[in-house]
Amino acid sequence: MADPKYPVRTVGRTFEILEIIQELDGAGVSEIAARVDIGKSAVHNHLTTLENYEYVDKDGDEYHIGLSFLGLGAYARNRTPIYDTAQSQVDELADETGELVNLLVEKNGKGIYLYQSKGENAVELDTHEGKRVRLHCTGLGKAILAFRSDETVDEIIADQGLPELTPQTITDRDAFDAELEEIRDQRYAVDREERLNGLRCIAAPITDDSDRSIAAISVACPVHRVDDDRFYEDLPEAVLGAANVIELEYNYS
Amino acid sequence: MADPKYPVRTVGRTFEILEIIQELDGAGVSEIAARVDIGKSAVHNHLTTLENYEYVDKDGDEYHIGLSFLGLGAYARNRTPIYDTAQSQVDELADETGELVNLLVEKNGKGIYLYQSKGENAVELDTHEGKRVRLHCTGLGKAILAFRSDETVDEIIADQGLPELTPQTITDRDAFDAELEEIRDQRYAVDREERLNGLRCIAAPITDDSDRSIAAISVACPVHRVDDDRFYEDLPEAVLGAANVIELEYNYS
DNA sequence: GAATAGTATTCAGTTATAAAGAACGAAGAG
DNA sequence: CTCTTCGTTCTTTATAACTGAATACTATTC
Repeated sequence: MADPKYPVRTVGRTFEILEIIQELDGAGVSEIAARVDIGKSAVHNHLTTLENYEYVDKDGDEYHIGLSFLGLGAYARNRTPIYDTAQSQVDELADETGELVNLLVEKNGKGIYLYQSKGENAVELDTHEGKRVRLHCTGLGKAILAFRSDETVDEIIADQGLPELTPQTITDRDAFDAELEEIRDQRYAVDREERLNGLRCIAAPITDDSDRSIAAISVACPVHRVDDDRFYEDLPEAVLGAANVIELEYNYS
Repeated sequence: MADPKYPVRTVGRTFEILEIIQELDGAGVSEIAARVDIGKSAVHNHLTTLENYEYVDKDGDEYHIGLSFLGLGAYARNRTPIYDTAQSQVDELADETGELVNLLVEKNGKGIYLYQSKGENAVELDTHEGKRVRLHCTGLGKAILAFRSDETVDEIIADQGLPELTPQTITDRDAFDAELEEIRDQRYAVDREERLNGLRCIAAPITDDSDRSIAAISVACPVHRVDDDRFYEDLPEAVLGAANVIELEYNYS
């Protein structure tokens, strides 16, 4: 995390280029060179090298992210202890509710979607596996923070702040602490359009045997389709049930 | 594919290091330096830079592949056109059969597992999403090759050969061509322990509207548990059914 | 069909930088 | 307590990455 004493600039540039390609959904040499601080011949050299290693695909004059990253990504995910036990439960919950179900873990103060399963009526969202999100504005993130030490929460908020993403985002520190307290009480978190207008979620933490969160699981659904009864009654029960099964399997087997 | 005229060596080294970390399932500086042709201080510089960009995690003195790759990997997978339509069918087939179901695509003459779904009794294997395999020794690979032009098959075999992985692997070119012919006839391929002893599969190609394969789907099961009746009667039907649904959705919607 | 305006590539020169290698510090084994 | 072993720091140097201009494509427009 701390700045490296002797950074290898080329490594940084390589990943900058890759992230630009992803962001632009495919890009050419000049397009990339305009965004990264090196000339286009240098960018060209990077890209042909990456292509040689099969980490990017060349399609005409456009370069794209290669499937080789799936190997590294899936490997990293499989190494994450909770993934193995949680996956089938996430699938089942998606089946049961018909909605979009997410599994999130925390890394360096941010959330990373580890797995996602789409029920029959699942909303189409900007989230995808591997995506990073701020913790304070999602049900998942709040559920995770509620079951971490006060010091950890302090650190993360000091680092990340409480930026407003929608009018409903909690941006006040005291209000946020009260929210975490409530989540600890009821053992699940509610996201009332705090990250995205029109979207709300019910999320539950998955904790280890000392009640520290290691992940969170959520059901996300559009405000207009799912009424309050179902949202506030049925979903919490379903989500808590799934979280519980995962915890049991994870901690006692 | 052709060697780059002006390669950026550092890019290659970076991915060599990452692949070593993956292979060793986590590694320290000296361990990596021993395998890559640079000194340990240089390796150290690489690793701290990668850590800074969150592409590796440091755990004590061991470095591990970071979850950030999941973002790139999942993105690349989502960009693959067949993935979206095939995923739910793969899941369903896994549910139905209780076995391990795989989806493979071809890239540069090799196969890449795009998606995998575990049924209730699924075998535990060395395959995982993103893994590369040779095409000639799996049902999936043979199904894909059977629905490509002769020239393409020639090129790929010239490039990759027909190396023997088990006593059952087809290593003779003429026998391989006959096998492809048979697959074209019955529209599914059988892997009789050709890649891994004790494992056999039924695989069907997924073709576009001009009957060129774009992927293949398979059910894999252990020889000792699944008897011939089920293997040669029930499974082909199930796999062909799933492939058919995917083709319909993919080509006509 | 020529001209033009975008691209991607190539290439030689320059300079920034990645790597070597030795030294230091910390941690663990015998 | 000494002897390894490993990670980290630091300087020096050779190298390899980048610049910037030239060239080669390719598509579009007149």
